[in-house]
Amino acid sequence: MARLPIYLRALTVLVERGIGTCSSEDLATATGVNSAKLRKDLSYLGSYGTRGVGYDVDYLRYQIAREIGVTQDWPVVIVGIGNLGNALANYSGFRSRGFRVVALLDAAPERHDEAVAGLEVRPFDDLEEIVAAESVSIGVIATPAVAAQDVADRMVAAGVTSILNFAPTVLSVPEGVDVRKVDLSIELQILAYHEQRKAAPDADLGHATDQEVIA
Amino acid sequence: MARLPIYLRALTVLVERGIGTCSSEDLATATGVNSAKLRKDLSYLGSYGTRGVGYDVDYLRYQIAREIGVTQDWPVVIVGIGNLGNALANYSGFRSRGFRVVALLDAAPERHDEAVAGLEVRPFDDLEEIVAAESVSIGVIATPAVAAQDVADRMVAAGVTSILNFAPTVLSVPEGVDVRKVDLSIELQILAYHEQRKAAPDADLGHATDQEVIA
DNA sequence: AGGAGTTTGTGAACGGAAGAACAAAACGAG
DNA sequence: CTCGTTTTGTTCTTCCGTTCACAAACTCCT
Repeated sequence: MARLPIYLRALTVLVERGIGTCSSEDLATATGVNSAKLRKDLSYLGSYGTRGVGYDVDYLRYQIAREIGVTQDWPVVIVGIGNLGNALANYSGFRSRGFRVVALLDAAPERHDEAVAGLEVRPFDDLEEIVAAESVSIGVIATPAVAAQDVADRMVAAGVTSILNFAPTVLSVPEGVDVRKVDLSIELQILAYHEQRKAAPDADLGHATDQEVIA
Repeated sequence: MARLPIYLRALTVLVERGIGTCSSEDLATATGVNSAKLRKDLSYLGSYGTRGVGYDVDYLRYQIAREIGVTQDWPVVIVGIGNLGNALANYSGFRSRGFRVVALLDAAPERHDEAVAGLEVRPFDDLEEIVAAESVSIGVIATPAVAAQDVADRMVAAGVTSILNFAPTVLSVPEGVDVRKVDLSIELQILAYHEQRKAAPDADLGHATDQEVIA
């Protein structure tokens, strides 16, 4: 389930506040979901609550972390150290949430040997060697769109089976490889869409006239 | 619909290639969706295709752009010019897809007057003035998690009605304000979840034993 | 010990999205 | 002009996720 990481984060906050127990209602309001949905999500993992009491925060947090698979660290490579790649390399949230950036790769020679976030930027051709040496199964693509498919192909060939893609392209990968896409423009466009609807509730009138022009 | 921007991008590629007409099947494979679903999405906008022929690429592209609301530019403010804010400010994709970054704000005085992507970083307290002057309705939050809710409150009070939030927090906003969240760690955790399932198909055995420990 | 008050876990109803399938419409060939 | 081919627009069915509602279970107070 895609909501497990959200619960995990909320539980971590509760742990830091020293709260030992919480009800499904508490967690639901903290994460912005329906409490029945939350209970059903959790019950899918097993029966970790106590009726009349709630959930043990620490224990539930560990169970969710184990279910997601972030009880141990996952090695990650980042390809494309431009503005975005730089930001990702410096993002401390990865480290604290079960991921370890083991290498930064870039095709441009002028970036090589530069130090970013305490790591040296290495040639893209080192990909296969690094993936094999560190048993990397997760790759992050932060290159321009034109390079993304090539990078993905090389990653898959090297043994990467999960890809987080920031390039604005649809990647095609073989069966068994997972791809998740983060597209900043698309997020803004979705907001613009709703924004437009707020501004002009009856904006549909434009359609008919435009249709007539064509017809 | 959240898929409209994807279609828009694919159509832009087709325009650049000089392709004048395409079928729903073409667009579907290019965007990775089912062709029936695509046709249903498009028919929701109006009847813009020709049976036996397909869709006029240029015309359809314009119609989708108009539906999304990106035929004219939307002014956007970015708050929090750290690593990520920097990358966002420099991202050229916003400009070419209907968005114009009008201001960069940061609470830290040592960042003020610094030039980022051709814009001066200004104090966060200038928010209200800028939002009013430029009629900004979309704000981007790239601050640390602890500051995000305060920034959101100020944005909403100033008149912003759509927020793109990169901080790993659940924002609470009044009715009528849209929030979209981009959380990098969550994306990686979802990949890790699937990755774990690939590695150990019967990892569920662990549950029962752990339950016994508690019980 | 028993009853009142909570809270979980889940069965059942609901809604909406996704895919299959087909009729209507346009084009081109003969 | 008619027939066959292509492709859209739409209907119908299926399925999945969400929500409601309630019984089971646990705690606390008397």
